[in-house]
Amino acid sequence: MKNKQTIRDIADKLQLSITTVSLVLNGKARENRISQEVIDRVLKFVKEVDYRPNHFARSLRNGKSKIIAFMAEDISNPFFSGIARLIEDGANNSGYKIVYCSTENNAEKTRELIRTFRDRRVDAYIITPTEGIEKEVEGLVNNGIPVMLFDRYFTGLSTGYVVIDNEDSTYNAIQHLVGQGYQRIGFVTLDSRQTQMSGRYSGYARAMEVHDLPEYVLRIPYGCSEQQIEHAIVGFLSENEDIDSLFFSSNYLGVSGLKAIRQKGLSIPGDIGVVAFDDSEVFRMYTPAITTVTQPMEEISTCLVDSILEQLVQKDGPGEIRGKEIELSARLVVRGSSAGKQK
Amino acid sequence: MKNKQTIRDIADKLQLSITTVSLVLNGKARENRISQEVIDRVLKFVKEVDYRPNHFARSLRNGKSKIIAFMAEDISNPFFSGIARLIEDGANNSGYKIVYCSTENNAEKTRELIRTFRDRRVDAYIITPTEGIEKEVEGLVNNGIPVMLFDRYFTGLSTGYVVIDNEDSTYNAIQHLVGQGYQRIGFVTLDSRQTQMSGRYSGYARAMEVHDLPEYVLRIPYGCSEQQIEHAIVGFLSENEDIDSLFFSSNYLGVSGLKAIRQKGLSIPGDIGVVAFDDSEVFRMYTPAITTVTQPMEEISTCLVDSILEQLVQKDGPGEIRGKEIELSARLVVRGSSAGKQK
DNA sequence: TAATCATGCTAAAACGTTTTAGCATTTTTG
DNA sequence: CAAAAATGCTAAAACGTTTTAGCATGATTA
Repeated sequence: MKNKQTIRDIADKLQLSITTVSLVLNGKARENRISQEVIDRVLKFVKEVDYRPNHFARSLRNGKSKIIAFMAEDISNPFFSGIARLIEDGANNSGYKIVYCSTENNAEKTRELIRTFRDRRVDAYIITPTEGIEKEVEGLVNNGIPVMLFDRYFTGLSTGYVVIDNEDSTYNAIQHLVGQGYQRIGFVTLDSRQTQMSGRYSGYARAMEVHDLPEYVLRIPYGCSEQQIEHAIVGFLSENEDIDSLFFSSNYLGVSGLKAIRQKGLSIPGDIGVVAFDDSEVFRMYTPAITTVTQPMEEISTCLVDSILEQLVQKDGPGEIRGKEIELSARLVVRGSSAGKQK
Repeated sequence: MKNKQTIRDIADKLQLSITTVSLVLNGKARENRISQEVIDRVLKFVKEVDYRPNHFARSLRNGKSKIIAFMAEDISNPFFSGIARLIEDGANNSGYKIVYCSTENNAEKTRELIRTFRDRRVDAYIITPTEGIEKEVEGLVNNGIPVMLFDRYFTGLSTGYVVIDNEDSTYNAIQHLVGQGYQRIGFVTLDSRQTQMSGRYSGYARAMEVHDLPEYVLRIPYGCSEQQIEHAIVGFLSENEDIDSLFFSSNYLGVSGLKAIRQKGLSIPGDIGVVAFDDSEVFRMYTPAITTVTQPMEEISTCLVDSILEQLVQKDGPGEIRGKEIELSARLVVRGSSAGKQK
C-alpha cells in the first residue's frame, strides 16, 4: 500500500545502476549517452509502478525546495487573497507550491517570517514589504534569491517589483472629483512613508495645487481597529465641516469611511462625494456604488509570477538574476458615489 | 555572509561529535546522559554563531516536512481567506508553515493536488472536500496522516471535521422569515450532494413542512459564472412571481441574488425578504443590511488547528490518531433585509 | 579483587537523491 | 593494425541530519 519505492528499487528491478535511472528521470539521458532502449525501459517501468521521487532527498542534494513564499500584509484582505488566487496556478504549473503568511505590516514579525523561510530554503519570495525590512530583503537579493515586491517597494533597493502608478491614478481620480464640482476634497490615508501611500498622496497634493484648492489630510496610524478608524474619520469630518468629498487610499479605509459617513448622516454623493483606492465587492454593491481606482489584479499577478519564474530559471544559468521593475496603470471606475454635489 | 554552518562545523569547533551536538539541539541530551557542562557549551556556541539546521536533511531523516496543506474551494472567497488568516498563526507558532491551494470544487484538480502534496510528504491536511475525492482522503487517513475536513465532510469516512449545524441554523433562519410574515420562501442553492448543502436544504424543507408552506427551490450547477447565476435567479423570480423572500445558501449566491433582485426592481425587505448563509462585508454594508447565518470563523479555525496539531503530536506516540468531529452552531444575525413584507 | 553498573560520550549507518569521474567496450582514424 | 575517440553505462561521494548501538572510564557492589 505504502509507496516505499526508491530509485534503488527501480534500479535493482531493471538491473541498472541508480545513476542511469536518475539520469533518465531528469532528462539528462541523451547528453549522457544512455541508449534509447534503456531510456524507454526505465520510463515505462517507472510509469508502471508509479514511482515518485523523494522531494527531501532531492532538495537536500540540490538545495531547492520548489516553494515560493507569498508574504502579504493580510491574506484575508480581498486585494491580497485575490492576488493569492491568481498566482497560484502559474506557480503550481511550474512545480512550485506557495506558502503564505500575513505580515500585518509588522517589521519584527516579517523579519522572523523571512528568517524561518530562509531556514527552509524557500526558492523565491513575493512580498508586500513592510517599512524596516530593507536589510532582510537586501539579504535575499544578495544571496541570489529571486524576490518580487508588490503594492509598494524600496526605492533604494534593486529588487524586482510590480506596482501601480499611484500618483497619476490618484491625480486622475481627484481630477474627476473636481470635474464633478467637488471643491473641498479630503484625503484619508495611512500614516506611512511607504511608496504606495506617498505616491497616492503626491497625486492628491498635485491636483490640489493645480486647482489651487486647500488640502484636508487625515493620516491614520497603522494597527488601528476598524472602530478606531471609523471614529477618526467621524472626527475628521466633524472638524472640517466644509469637506464635500473624500478620497480613501485603501479599501479598508474606504469601508470604515462609508460607515463614518453613514454615522454622520451624510448622503452620497449629494452631501459628500467618495472615491476609494482598490475595488471590492462591497464598493460595487454599495448604494450608491462607489467610484474606485481599480488595480489590474490579473496583470499584477501575471507579472509577479512570470518574473519570479523567469528569475528561477535564470538562477540555474550563469550571470546575475534580475527581477523586472514594472509599473502598471490603474483604472478609474466611475460609479454613483462621485456623481456630483447637491445644488 | 552565507550561513554555511553545518552541525559538523559546530561539532568540530567544540571538539565534540555531531551526535552530541544533535542530541543537545533536540533536547535529548539529558536522557542520553550528556553532562550539563557540555549542554551549556553547545547551546551557547550555537546561539553565538546562529547555527540553523538544514530542514531538508532533517526531513529526509525523519520524514516530516513541517508543512500543513490548506485546501480551500477558493482562497479568494472571503470565508476561506478569513479561515486562512486565522489558522496561520497557530500553525506558525508550532513550527508549521501552510501551503494553500484552491480546489475549485473540481475533483480531478483536487486529486492531482493531493498527489503533489503527498509527494512532498506534507504532514497534515485541512480540506474543504470535493465530491469524488473520498478515496484520496481515505488514503491519507489510512496512512496515518492527520486530516481535518471543514465546511462539509464525508459521512462514510472517519476523518476529523469541523462543520456547522447547517440544518438547524437554516431552519432557524427560515423560522425567522416566517415570523416576519413571509409565506412564499424561495431557496437558492448549489446543485450538490455535499453535506453542507443538503443540510441547509433539509432545514429549509423541514421548516416548510412544519408551516405547511410550498417549496420553491432553485439549484444552480457548479461552475457557473456570476452572470449565469444572476441570470438563473432572475429567471427563477420571473417564473415564481409569488415568491416573497429568498434564502441563499452561500455568500456568493447571495451577492448574485442581490444583483438579480435589483435587476428585477424589487425592494428589500418590502417586496422580498432576504437571508444569506455566510456573512461578509458586502452583507453588512448593503442597504438594507442583509440578515445572515453567520459562521463562527474564529472557533472553526481554532478547532481545525488545534485538532490538527493534536493529531500531529499523537502521531509520534503509539496508538491510533483520531481527528475530532465537531459541529458548531451558527448565529442568525438579523438585519434589515428580513424586516417584513409590505402591507 | 573481580564482576557489575553507571556515566559520558561517539562511530557509523541511514534517509534517497544527484552528479562527477571514470571504466570497459566498441568504433573510428591515420 | 595500433592509437584515439566514441559509446554506454556505473561506483561512489556528497548533501546534513537523526539515531542505534556501543566503547571507554570510573564507581559500586559482592
